[in-house]
Amino acid sequence: MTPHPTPARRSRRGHGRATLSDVAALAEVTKITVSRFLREPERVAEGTAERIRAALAATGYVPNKQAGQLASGRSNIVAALIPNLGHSIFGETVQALSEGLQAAGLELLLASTGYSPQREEEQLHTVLGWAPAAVVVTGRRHTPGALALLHEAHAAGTPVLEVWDHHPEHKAPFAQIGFDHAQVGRAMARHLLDAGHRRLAYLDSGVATDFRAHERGAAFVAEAKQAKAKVTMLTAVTGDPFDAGRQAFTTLRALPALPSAVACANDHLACGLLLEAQARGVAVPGELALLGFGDFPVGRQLKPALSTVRPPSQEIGRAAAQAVVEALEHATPARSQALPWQLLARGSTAQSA
Amino acid sequence: MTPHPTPARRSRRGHGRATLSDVAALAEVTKITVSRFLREPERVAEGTAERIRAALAATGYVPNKQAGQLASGRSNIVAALIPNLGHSIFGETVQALSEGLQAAGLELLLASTGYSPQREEEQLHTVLGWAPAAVVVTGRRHTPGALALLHEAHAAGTPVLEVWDHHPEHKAPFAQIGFDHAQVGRAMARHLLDAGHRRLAYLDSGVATDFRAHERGAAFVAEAKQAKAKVTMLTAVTGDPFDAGRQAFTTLRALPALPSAVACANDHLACGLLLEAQARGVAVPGELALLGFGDFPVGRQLKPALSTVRPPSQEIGRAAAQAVVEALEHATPARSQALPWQLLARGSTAQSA
DNA sequence: TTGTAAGCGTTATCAA
DNA sequence: TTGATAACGCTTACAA
Repeated sequence: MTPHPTPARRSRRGHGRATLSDVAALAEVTKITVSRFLREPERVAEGTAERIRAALAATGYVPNKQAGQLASGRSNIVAALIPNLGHSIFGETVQALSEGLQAAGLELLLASTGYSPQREEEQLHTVLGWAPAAVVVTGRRHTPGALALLHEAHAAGTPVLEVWDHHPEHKAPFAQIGFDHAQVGRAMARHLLDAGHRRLAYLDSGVATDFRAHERGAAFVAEAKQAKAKVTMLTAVTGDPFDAGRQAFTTLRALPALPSAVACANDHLACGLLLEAQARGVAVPGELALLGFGDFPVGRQLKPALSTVRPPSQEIGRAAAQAVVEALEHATPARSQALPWQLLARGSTAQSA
Repeated sequence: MTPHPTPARRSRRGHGRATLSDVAALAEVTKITVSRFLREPERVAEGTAERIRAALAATGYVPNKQAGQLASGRSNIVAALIPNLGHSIFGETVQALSEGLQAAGLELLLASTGYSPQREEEQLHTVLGWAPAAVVVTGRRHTPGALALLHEAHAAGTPVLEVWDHHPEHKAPFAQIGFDHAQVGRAMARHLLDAGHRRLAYLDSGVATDFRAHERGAAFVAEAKQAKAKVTMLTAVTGDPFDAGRQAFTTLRALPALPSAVACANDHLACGLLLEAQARGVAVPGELALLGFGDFPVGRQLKPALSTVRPPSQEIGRAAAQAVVEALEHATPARSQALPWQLLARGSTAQSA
């Protein structure tokens, strides 16, 4: 069966949608002219353009991107790997990222990793099959395999961004859009030390692979030790973080001496702890000062309001989108950016004296 | 320049990554054998398979999906259009959707619409270019253009799902995975009426295109009127919903008679209203009962705790993923599903008597 | 068990 | 200003 070019032809494989050839046949030009009209309309004569417009409308043509990107070797997909979209902080980042990319004609291929480096590697492998225009991953800790893939992508000229982290001494060539968690941890310790606390604790995330929480915790402990304060590192149980926070109160009680101030890996833990402490008759901040992380809306509503650190969730998404767009425009690697966070001192760490 | 098949060949267009041909050359087979090995390993002789495995590893081959999906005419992309990922309810839906799709080997192409039907149409047009395996949109209200695209996709056999809504009399052929907002609105009214309230108000969302909030509101008003109660419909100002809730208190005050109970389009509005009422010395629920929607974490922490409706955010995502997978498996349209919500009666609507 | 040929729908290149 | 031709990297159909 020789292929014949009549309009009515339909091969055994097509999926029924109008193609460039269909439009071209209707407009009585060849498909390359239609393709050209779509990308550089000014290079097509007005009469021709008019017929093409009509044909486009009549067929309801939607360009096939698989075909287009295969032929051009260019992709407009940006792949992003995020621990959990249900967490408001990441949701805000992704929302801002999505908006910034859309404005530049880029599309977002999203995968969640559930904080698992292993799943991150798998998802990375998966999304890389699209030869994405840029890759966005969360944090700077990856499996060796994932790292290899990222390096390969970077070497091939694909901008690679690590969001939600910005380590001053990071040696990987990827762009970091975020902030220094160690710095936050130190600031959290200092905030409590400055208020006169000498018995501190850090309630770490129960998620073993929440590296950023651990990093804040380690820096918190180091800073406290340097100030010669007593400091204990606790780890929350896994499961609902509110409940984990409540449970942590029991653990605190079991310590030789109750700390006078506890910093938490996130606001949910801190809220649980705060509510449980109050329920057990421990005054906050009088007997126990509490400091969270994340600035979740709930913290503001407690009595006392929860002191916390506001991370630049939205800003990270916005900056990442912008960095991708610039890198693509100038064909350079994306630029790193340290974004400001704020320590919000509220009631739960107010000085009693 | 005749193309020659030696391994070292690199055409003017390729992007440098290893292709099937490279792997095949290294394994001393043809590319179709490698392709076959990748999809049906058992159909390849063990010796050959071994050589192919080695070649795969040596080249770091990553299959090009644009090419694969173009050739096969099948897509593993599921496109989802969501109003705003920064809203926790949608974040949870997308997280669950993402997990469900990943488990089935599907990938998530995500676009946000910012509650704008116009942007939804644009994004729909964009993502449809990938000939996605399924399309997920939020709600059942769309522009005529978007509707035409959805119908076309449906007619072509692509499962189309409308999430976060389930209207019993919906005539479109798309699967609805969600719940009946009118039913929720009526239940909210009944909850307040049953507690003896006769002067009601509904504080609607300031987002003009949050159709689901309006629908709950309309049903709330209808139910109240049927019970011969006084009922007022208010609309929140745009901007931060907490503040909008606070401001709404002023509007309430300006009414001839202060309602004894107000239902809100979402918990943030309700929280703002609650806090402002208390600040102005109005007792909740004594003088003013308040009912929200969304079961945002913050509501549980207020004093009194906010009565609200818990929508099945996660369940919607999970069910949508499952519906997509089933529809794809059986090559049938996706099945609709009504998911249960709960009215959580807490302190803010507790009966005073 | 493996291979040949053709084609998916688009764009790059070069020619007219 | 338009077109012919050859890719892009893969899979389907069919043959050996």
